[in-house]
Formats: sequence, structure tokens, C-alpha cells
Amino acid sequence: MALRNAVMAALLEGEASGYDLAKRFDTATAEFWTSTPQQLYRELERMEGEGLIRARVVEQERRPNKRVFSLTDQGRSALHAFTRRPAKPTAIRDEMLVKLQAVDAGDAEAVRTSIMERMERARAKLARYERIRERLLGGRPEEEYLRETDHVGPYLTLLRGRYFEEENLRWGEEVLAILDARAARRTAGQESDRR
Amino acid sequence: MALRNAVMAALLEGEASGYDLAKRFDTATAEFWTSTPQQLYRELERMEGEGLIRARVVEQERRPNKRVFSLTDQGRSALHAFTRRPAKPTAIRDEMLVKLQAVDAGDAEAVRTSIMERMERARAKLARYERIRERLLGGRPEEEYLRETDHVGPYLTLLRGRYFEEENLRWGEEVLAILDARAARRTAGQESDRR
DNA sequence: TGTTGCTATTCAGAAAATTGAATATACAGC
DNA sequence: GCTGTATATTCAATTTTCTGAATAGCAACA
Repeated sequence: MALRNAVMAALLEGEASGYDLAKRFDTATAEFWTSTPQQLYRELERMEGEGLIRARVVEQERRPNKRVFSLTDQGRSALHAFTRRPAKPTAIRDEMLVKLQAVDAGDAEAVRTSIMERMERARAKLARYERIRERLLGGRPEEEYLRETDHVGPYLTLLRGRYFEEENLRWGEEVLAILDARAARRTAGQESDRR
Repeated sequence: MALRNAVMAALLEGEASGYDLAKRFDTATAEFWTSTPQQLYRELERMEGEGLIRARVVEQERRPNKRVFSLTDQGRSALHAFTRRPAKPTAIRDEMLVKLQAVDAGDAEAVRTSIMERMERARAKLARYERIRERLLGGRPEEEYLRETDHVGPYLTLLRGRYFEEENLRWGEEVLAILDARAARRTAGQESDRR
């Protein structure tokens, strides 16, 4: 029931095929929701059945045909109703945190490596978000964009994505520093043991 | 399969009953993982069957008896192996973001209200984290704690929780400012229309 | 003496998400 | 001509998670 709201929100920006949505909701790129293609196609079927969206077949010459979905009035009002309901609280849910909680009894070096990988991915996402931001702004200064657009949604969610990745980097750096200091001490300790 | 790792990581800090774990993994308080009690009790059964944890019945006089779980050697080595495996990438998954993506077609006032509620909860969580931090430090300065403890895991995950909530607040403030400015403009626009 | 809240666990069922494919077309580079 | 990548969708099966309970003893408060 949560996915459908995300689908409708995405369709506010214009019609899209299942494939388009799958790309937007891909874990590697997602800005405000994630899902797998399988989930999406199933949900799109249901939503069409319930009249929330409508499909239009686009025949393509050099590609397989595709079905392009758009919001119906019913979908639009369901989305409006959704924005009035209380949102479920979120919490971070990240295997990396479990690893860190267990780092004292685990392989600290392996954990360190995967944190560095995470940070690399965070940097890539930030770069991606920056490109999207520039596309949204279309050359205008931020202030002007916010004044003129009648479509702030994508900007606000993008901002959250950016903050989130920045936080990831900041945290990653601190964690690395702490783990490094401990690893250094442990090595020093071993050496003095050997003396 | 993810929950069990979180359970084992939590048991590193000492034995705990299903109820204890349920409290720690409660969405409202969670530091590094969430789950419902139902999920936990089922998983604990399985884990005991697989020899990852062992149970001990504690008879209590003024309370119902409880089963207290602790890590076995097998569990400990499973946890070690887990820290060596690559962690799944995370993404934010938050209904609030969907609402914001849809705010242009939704009820902006309702969205504003639920953001303020979120911020209030973020503040409460920060206060809670601060209390936990003080308990961990036990009066020592942070630097000393990090030097002496052989148990950094909880500190690192706590730090992430703190950063996450701080980010939530920062983002919330910016979103409110943007939505307010737009609401003000819309009202002004209506008034000039009426003239 | 009733009400609420906390400890402690369990049950049944439904919904959502993940895993691991398979199918088909076509372009681009080596 | 082959490989890889991108478009576009679908199937089957399983696992995980969520929802909404029920039970039961005791404490604290009004």
C-alpha cells in the first residue's frame, strides 16, 4: 500500500512506463522510494484495475512497445488523501549499523573496507544529485526557482537525499578515525607485548 | 536473515530476554535495527534451534518467568562471519518523502504539520541518545572512553543515530521555510486577485 | 475497586518484499 | 560475429514483515 503512493507521486511529474519507474526507484539511484521492477509491475496492474492510473500503449519502432501510465482524477484525489494521513515514523535500517554494533567481536578490517566503499557510493550519489539539481534549476538561482516553480516536491526530496549522503560521509569519516586509532593502539600494544 | 544478525549484535552487550530485545528494537527507540516483538520471538526460537543462542529460564517472583538468551560460540563465529560479508546498500525509505514529493498536489498544510511532528520526535530522540551517551561514557571524557573501552560498537551506532536525527531537524527546518514562503506568496496572490 | 500501564509471550493471517530467474529487441564497440 | 548493455516486461516461489490481536500477573494510582 505504500508503493502505490510513491508511484502516484512519481507520476505527478508526467507519464512513465514501468521501466521508467523501475529506474527511478532503483536502490542505486532512488531519491524518495525504492522497489524492484517485479513489485512495480504487479502494483501497476492493480492500480490500473482500481482506476488510480491509466495505461496507454506506445508503439515504438526500434524498441519493444511500452505501456505508459498516467494519473487519473481518482488517483490524484487518492494522493491528496494520502498527504493528509499521518506518516509512519522512520528509522534507519542498515546492515552496516549491525556490523558496526558487532565490530568489537568481528573483523574490524573488513568493516573498515566496507565503510570506505559506502563513502565512495555516497560521493557518487551526491554528484548525481547535484546534476539533477542543476537540471531542476535550469540555470536560475535557487531562490528564483523556488519562487517560480509550482512543483517543489522533487526539490525537497532531493534536498533530503543530499543531506542524507552528506551525513553518511561525515559519519563515515568519524568512524574511520575511531577505528584507525584503535587499530594503531592494538598494533602498538602487540609490539610492546613482544618486547 | 538480517534480523538474526542484529539480535546477535545486541546480545554482545550481555544476555537479554525477548522482551528486552523488543524494547531495544522498537521503532520509537531503536538505535541500529527495528522489529516487532512477534518477529523477534519467532526468530529467537529458530536461532536457538540452530544453536546460535542459548536460553536460560529465569524464575521471577513478582513477574512472569522469562527466558534469557545469550550468544553461543557458534553464534559468535556466525556474527564474525557476518561482519566479513558485504553489507547491502541502504536508501532512505520514508513515507514522509513520498508526501513531500506529492506536496504540490496534496494538502500542504497537513504535510507541514506532520513535518513539525517529525521534528518534535527527532528532538526527543536526540535527548534520549544524549542520555545513553552519558551512560556509556560514565563520566569520562569522550576521548578517554574511546581509548579505554573494548566495546566501541554501541558508541558508533549511537553516533549515527544522532547524526541522522540532526539531519532530520536541519532538513525539516529548511522544508518548513520553503513551504511557508510559498504559502505566504499564495495568500498574497489570492489577495491581489481579489482586488 | 476500577483503570491504566508495564512485564512477558504467543497466535493467526495478510501484505509486502526479495530472489532468481526467463523472454525479446536492438544498438554500440571490439 | 560476439559481447555487453540498455530497453521493456513477466513468472514463480519464497521469505520477511506487518497488523491486530489474545493472555496473564502484578503495580500504582485515584
